Amino acid sequence: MKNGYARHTSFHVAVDCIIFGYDGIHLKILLVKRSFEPEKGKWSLVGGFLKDEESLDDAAERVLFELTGLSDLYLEQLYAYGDVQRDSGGRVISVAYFTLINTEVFNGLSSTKYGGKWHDIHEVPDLIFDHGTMVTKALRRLRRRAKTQPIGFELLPEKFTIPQLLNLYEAIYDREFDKRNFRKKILTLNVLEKLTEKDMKNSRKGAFYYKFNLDKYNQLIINGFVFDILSN
Amino acid sequence: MKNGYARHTSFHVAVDCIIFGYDGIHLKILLVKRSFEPEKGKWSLVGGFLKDEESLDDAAERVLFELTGLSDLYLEQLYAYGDVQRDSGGRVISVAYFTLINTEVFNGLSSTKYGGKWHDIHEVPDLIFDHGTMVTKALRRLRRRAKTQPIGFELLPEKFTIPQLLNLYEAIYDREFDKRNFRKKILTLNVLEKLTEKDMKNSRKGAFYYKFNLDKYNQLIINGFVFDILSN
DNA sequence: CCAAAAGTGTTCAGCTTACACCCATGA
DNA sequence: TCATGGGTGTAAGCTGAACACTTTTGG
Repeated sequence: MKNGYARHTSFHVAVDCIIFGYDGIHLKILLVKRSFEPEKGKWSLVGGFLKDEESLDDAAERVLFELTGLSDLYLEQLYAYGDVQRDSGGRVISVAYFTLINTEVFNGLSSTKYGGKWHDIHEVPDLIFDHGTMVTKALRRLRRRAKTQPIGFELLPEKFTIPQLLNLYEAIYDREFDKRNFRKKILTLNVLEKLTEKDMKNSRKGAFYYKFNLDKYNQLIINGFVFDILSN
Repeated sequence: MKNGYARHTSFHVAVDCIIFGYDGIHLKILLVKRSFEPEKGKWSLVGGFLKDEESLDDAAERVLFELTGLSDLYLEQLYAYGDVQRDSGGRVISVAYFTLINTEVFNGLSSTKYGGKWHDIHEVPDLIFDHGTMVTKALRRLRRRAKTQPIGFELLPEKFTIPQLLNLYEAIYDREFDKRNFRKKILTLNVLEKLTEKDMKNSRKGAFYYKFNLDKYNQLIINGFVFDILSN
């Protein structure tokens, strides 16, 4: 494509991804050791430079695919970072994205070939540049989303039990919820489908599996519905 | 600054600003007729290219200052747009910002020397590129913000009456609110300071002026408070 | 039969909503 | 004195929050 704006300065543009995962107990993020200078060897978000013929979203998808082999993940743009001195290797505009990886896939990835490592959200090491800021913002965004959208389901396997879902919400918000109120609230939403099968791994009695019914959810959204778990 | 990333592609980066204003009756946005090709003469958001030694925020501030002569405006980053074909003049990554201009200043600007023109939010003309999408997103963001932050005050003069504030909220949300409940809710927040002076312009009885008390507001924020006007 | 997690209902408080009349003033 | 917008209070319904015991089953 010819570019009529050639007299203006050009900039390197990158994407950085905050990858949230859930191992069934704790909320985690996936970090890598940076493989090139500057700051080589330090912990970093997964990132990469934008290429000619790809959109920002494409770039984020590509970067995620290169690291994890996964596509079709939940992917949401977080914020664009553009401070002049934010990257000590040169001027780079970075657009941060966040994504969610569910437990099953998560376990397959526990040791990724690219040196990715999962870190508990409470034990995030010092990160290069402004990546720490990005993580903080991503966590806030995740909490906001989980309040009003069924985003939490992205972090769970297709079939999950109510206690598992409760546990996930407790991990995301780092607090406890009353299980009776939680169950009541989530079930009144009418977006969960109870299966006949039980999970017998976590208790003697067993807990019924549920799955998320996207059709019902979309129906609610169309009718101007707000999905509001929480408060209690 | 030397740049160790030189082997990667560079891109033009721009900022575009959605400028909301309030004339005392309607919610408006400020648009300009584009002064260069392509799409010269069409309605457009105010924008400009990012320069070497400025951050994205700096660029947005500069663009706003160049158009309006104003600085220290409320300014919030909205979203980064990066589709390959979004700009027919060449590949440009655009970071959108939105800002709010209060009535008094607004009136001084009704006819800006740069050909800016205020458009009622209900009568936004076709805009170039993806600017229409940006406006839609900005309006959603404004509505979200106005719910939980005292952002609406940015659109009013320093002294304002409760009926004026009500009117503004009705303009933002494009619906009516019950004036008794609105007054009750806003006053229980304890962030408004009643003045002894009355506005006699809009009624015979006159309406008391209030002003926003930022100290009280900050105090509430620190204590984990959520500013929630609305619902009714 | 016991340990351990799953599952279930009710009550109270506070907030949201709906709603109608009097007040002050300038013309 | 009257027209106009400003200002006020209350009752009903709903939602959120707190809270304790029974059920199931494998070991």
